Amino acid sequence: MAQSDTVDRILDAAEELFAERGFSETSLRMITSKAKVNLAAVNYHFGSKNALIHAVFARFLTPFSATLEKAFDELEESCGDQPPTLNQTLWALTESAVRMPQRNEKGISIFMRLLGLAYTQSQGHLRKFLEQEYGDPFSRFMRLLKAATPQLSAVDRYWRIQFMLGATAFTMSSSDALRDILQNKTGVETSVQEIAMRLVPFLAAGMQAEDTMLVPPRGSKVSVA
Amino acid sequence: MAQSDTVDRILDAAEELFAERGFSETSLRMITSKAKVNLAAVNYHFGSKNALIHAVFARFLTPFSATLEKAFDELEESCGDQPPTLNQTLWALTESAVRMPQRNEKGISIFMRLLGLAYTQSQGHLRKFLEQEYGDPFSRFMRLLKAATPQLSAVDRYWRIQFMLGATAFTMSSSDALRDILQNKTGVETSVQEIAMRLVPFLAAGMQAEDTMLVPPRGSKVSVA
DNA sequence: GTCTGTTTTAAACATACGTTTGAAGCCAAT
DNA sequence: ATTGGCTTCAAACGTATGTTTAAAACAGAC
Repeated sequence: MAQSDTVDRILDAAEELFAERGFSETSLRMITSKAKVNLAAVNYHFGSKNALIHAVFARFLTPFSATLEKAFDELEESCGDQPPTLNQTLWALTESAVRMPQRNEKGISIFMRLLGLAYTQSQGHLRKFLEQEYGDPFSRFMRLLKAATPQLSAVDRYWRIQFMLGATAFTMSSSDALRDILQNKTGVETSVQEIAMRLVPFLAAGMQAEDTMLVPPRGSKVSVA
Repeated sequence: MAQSDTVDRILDAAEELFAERGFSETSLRMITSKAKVNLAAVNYHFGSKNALIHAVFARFLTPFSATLEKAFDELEESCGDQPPTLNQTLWALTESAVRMPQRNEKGISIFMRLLGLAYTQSQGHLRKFLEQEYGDPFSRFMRLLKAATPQLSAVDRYWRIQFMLGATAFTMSSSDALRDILQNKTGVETSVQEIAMRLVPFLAAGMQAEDTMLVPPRGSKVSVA
């Protein structure tokens, strides 16, 4: 090999270990020993551990955000002048994620877990990096959601979007463990695609829930402030 | 002070710091300096950092699980021989959480965030501890959910419960930050109680979503494996 | 006051971490 | 063959971590 593939080996090992154990729980020494490269290689090629984390995300997110923008383009065009529905918007996102070319069979689930960790773990530098680099497609997704749920008040929509993000990030962030539990219990295998197909209708139904259910059942001691 | 309140001061500081920064990102020195106690006090009173983490959870979870069991008792009794509805079950849980006596105004949101971290962060010892100590009320909640959603297949129910947990843990875990954002944007104040009142109908609607929505819209390339 | 068991303290310990260093290795161009 | 620019390597650096130690401080009982 004329030019070594050290960089890719580091990225592969880091991606997998970060997804398994989180960022601060994964040391550079674990990464370099899994990648079978010298410890100093990380700082030589990436500069720092934080920069390596950014690179792991960029390797997936850059092509993904391009795919997503294209999917939104097609969706909006096919809808003419009326806005895409909630279901269409959610599916456009889901399909873009599921159809991304993957390095291996664990591809999506690894990356979903990383995204979940990014949101959950309070890594300030990561959130800032993701916002700066990939804030645009996210804003566009939010705009589509707004147009698809005109019946919701701004406050309701705001909270329900948080609920959706939560269900998604949380489930994906622990999806490997959850899948294993389910398989042990019922023997059923579940792919990330199938999880996504179960998640979307759950989210869509939640987003469109009737407000009337907001009233607690009789005997409740909770009251609106 | 005859006998110092060192133990409680450590627990208070640890609880807040863990919630803010996660477990491995919080050092014993941060905790002891915030609590204004000697570094060795943690190992003296608790034995180890992991044992301190367990103690933080036990201080809240023990009274909470008692309250919850009582709420479930009352609910099942008031329902006679037919099982409680999904809404009733969710509200019983929500009210038990909201009505717990709190040490301060941040009480619930801190603890929700800790619960989220416990699930998300791959701390094996913690998951094992929580399962052993508080598995019973959790199983009971699951049983109630099962009785309240007989129309769902076991697999569907399993995943939808995960989605519910995710939306709840995630939202509650960052509810302080989210509340602030919303207030800055719209000037609207939101209490934890109000968030809960918006969350429950979202979850109930998601749980009861029609399976027919599982079919992707026309033109979709996603297929069930 | 003296003793006794508990709690607090400052200091040290061993280990692990991210990062840096300077020499060695390598490969293509001169 | 020699140069020059990347890349790899073993070793070390400085710092931070959880934990342990042994002495000091304290409180209540006699």
